[in-house]
Amino acid sequence: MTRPAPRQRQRGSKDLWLDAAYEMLISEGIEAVKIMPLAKRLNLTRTGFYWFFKDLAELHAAMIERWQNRNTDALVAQCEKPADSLCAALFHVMDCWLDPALFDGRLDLAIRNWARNDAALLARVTAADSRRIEAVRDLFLRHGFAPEQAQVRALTVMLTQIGYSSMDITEPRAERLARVQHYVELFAGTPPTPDEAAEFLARHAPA
Amino acid sequence: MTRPAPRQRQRGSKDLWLDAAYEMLISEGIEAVKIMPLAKRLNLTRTGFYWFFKDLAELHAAMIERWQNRNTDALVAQCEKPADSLCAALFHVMDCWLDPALFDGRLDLAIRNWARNDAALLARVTAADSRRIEAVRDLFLRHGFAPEQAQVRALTVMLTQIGYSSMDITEPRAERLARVQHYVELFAGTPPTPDEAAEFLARHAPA
DNA sequence: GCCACAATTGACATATGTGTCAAGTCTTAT
DNA sequence: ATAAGACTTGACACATATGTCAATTGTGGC
Repeated sequence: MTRPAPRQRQRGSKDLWLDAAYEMLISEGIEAVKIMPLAKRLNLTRTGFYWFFKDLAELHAAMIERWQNRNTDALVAQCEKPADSLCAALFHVMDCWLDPALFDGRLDLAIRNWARNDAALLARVTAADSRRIEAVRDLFLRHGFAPEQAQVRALTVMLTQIGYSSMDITEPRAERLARVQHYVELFAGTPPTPDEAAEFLARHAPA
Repeated sequence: MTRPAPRQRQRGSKDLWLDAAYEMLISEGIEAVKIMPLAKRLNLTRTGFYWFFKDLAELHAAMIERWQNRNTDALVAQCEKPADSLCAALFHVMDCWLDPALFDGRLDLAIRNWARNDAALLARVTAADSRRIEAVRDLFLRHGFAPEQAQVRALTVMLTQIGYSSMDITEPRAERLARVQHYVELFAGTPPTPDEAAEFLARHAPA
């Protein structure tokens, strides 16, 4: 057994601190991610932090690393899923609205706000935005839209998603589920067929 | 003359501090609105602050007061402007995108982020959001949309606006101006007439 | 049983922020 | 010229944050 079982003694861990930092980031913003409050919440001594991280900056870097290519990759993948029609394709994108595993809106918003006063992070966010918009735009292009309309529609889809997080809209799941069809109709310019809508609804039926 | 001219001696003033606080809020968030940095920026002594404000909380209150009923009132007014067609009405709403006097997106975003950890402010922001969405929804209703579509379209218009600020999109003015027509087409479901587009463009022609 | 090492701890040094107060300095009205 | 009032200032007391370090405490391997 080269891998010894974790010792009881160990109370902290890199992941423990990271998880707490994430909760803080999401609920109160990066400004609230401080070592002392984190330690208090974890019931650990503040200085234990330094065993796992060199300093605050290293914690921050680890947080960005974890966000990077998570929301973005999933979204791009949804855009590229094969689909028989524009509405079906858009429903794939809408999946991101409903499945936190595909897209964590609160995390995305928190990172975005953080980037507002961190130039290096801003560059990464901007790059991620470009990838996302491009993926959605290509989806519209594949379905016959003119470049200008494809661009505007892609932007609107992304903007709506960001706006949702930013406005902190928390309608009941059933209501949001029902509303998605209307969003698809708006973005596509034509309503989805009943079959397409049913397929979407079935994907998100309670397990 | 009951109103004496301002004295030379006076270097600070309530408005001076408030303006600086606003700049800070917009560029770095409420967390950065602190008395010491403000004083440094103003080249004033930190303690002078207390002559004009009881404490930080009072400054915060004054800032909220100033935001309140500024962005929201202007937006609602634009929605209620008489218009001959849906597209013309939407162009009125789009005016807010282009005229900072009507709607300050950066301020709105900063207030929104601030509200994320201030329950009292959150209530005011939520109330403002409701007024705004209602105004846009009524616009769509007046032009014959079904309630569900009117609601979704109103939400999308607002969400797009919020998202724009949040994503910090800074396309050249000419490009944005051109793009607005495509947004109107998307939101309305039909393209605007050349006349309508021309009228909008004329409104925003360089003075 | 005891050693080595992983992990924790408390004390120290330092920075930045808030808020109070008594003393000082201009400016204007008399 | 001088007193009143408007505004500014520096010193003090305190709170919260970061980061370093030497000393200590458990745990598993021998």
